Amino acid sequence: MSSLRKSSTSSSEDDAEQLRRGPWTLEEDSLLIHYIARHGEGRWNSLAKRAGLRRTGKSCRLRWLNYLKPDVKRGNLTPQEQFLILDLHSKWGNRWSKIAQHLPGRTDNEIKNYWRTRVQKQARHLKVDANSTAFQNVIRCYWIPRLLQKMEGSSSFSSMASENSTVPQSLDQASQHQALMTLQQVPGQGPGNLSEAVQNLDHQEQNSDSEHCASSCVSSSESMNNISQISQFAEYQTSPFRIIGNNDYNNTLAKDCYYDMEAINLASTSAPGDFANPVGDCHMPENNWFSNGFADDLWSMGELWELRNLN
DNA sequence: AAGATCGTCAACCGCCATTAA
DNA sequence: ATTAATGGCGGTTGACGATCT
Repeated sequence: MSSLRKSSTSSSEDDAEQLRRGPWTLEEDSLLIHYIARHGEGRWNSLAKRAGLRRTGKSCRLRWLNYLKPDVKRGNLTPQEQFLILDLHSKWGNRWSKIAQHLPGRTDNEIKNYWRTRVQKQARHLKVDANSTAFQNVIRCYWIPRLLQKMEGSSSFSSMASENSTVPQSLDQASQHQALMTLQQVPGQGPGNLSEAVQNLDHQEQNSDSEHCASSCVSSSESMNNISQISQFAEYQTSPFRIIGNNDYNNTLAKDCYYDMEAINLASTSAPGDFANPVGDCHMPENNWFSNGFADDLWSMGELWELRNLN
């Protein structure tokens, strides 16, 4: 391949010069697979030589762990997996390997790529730092509820969530608005029209669903003033709301989420889809703006916001 | 149709911790 | 106890296909 290097004088350098880099060929994959099938993993440098691969041990290890290993899962991440990534990243940060241990078949590399290409992309769209509290709140209060809704009907989720999740298992409109307020209040985080853009999104989502709810929905700004009691997805109403962690972020998150905990407790008797508030002027029908395909592409939100900012 | 731009992901790099000699 | 080799991890790059203009 093109990455073959030319020879030099010393033998060690000669070896190094012979090493291949770049994409793996089928033949190399086959050599590695068959060697490991016969002799197992480990001692990657010597493995590479004995297998007849002109690759570094590191390269072989990476190829095996990230691609060739039989239990490596391919394809798009499920909503459950996305949820776990968001959840665990909020606890552990960029500990990709640690996060990957909780997603069987997924590699740290894949999770890292997902975070950088999907999640950070949205932070860029919002012009906020992906690790900022403001953005974490958007994840927590906007995206996770959508993922949760996508996971409804998924039998595998409930056990998964109860075992691993430390984020709110249900979030509500008030929490989402809280996130927006945070975005608005964090100095130097994002443009001044950010929360307005998101509120526009709320409004447009409602409008786009006007056949179902135009007469019964209040505007998002009204909701922000009035909502003090909310309901959430029935499936998660009884789940405990746990916050675990000892870093600053988690302390902040816990503090912020206390608001949500009260809301969830208050809402425990509410019917699903009923977003009534004490004033009684915010009633969300079942086809509210959470649903209706909006969650089909979780990460379309950034683009939506961007479009709205252009208008 | 063609060039520019964007998004994805496999692979590499550098650093650090651990292990073996 | 020291040092070199190795493994593991997170950050980054670059190739390539898709989409846009």
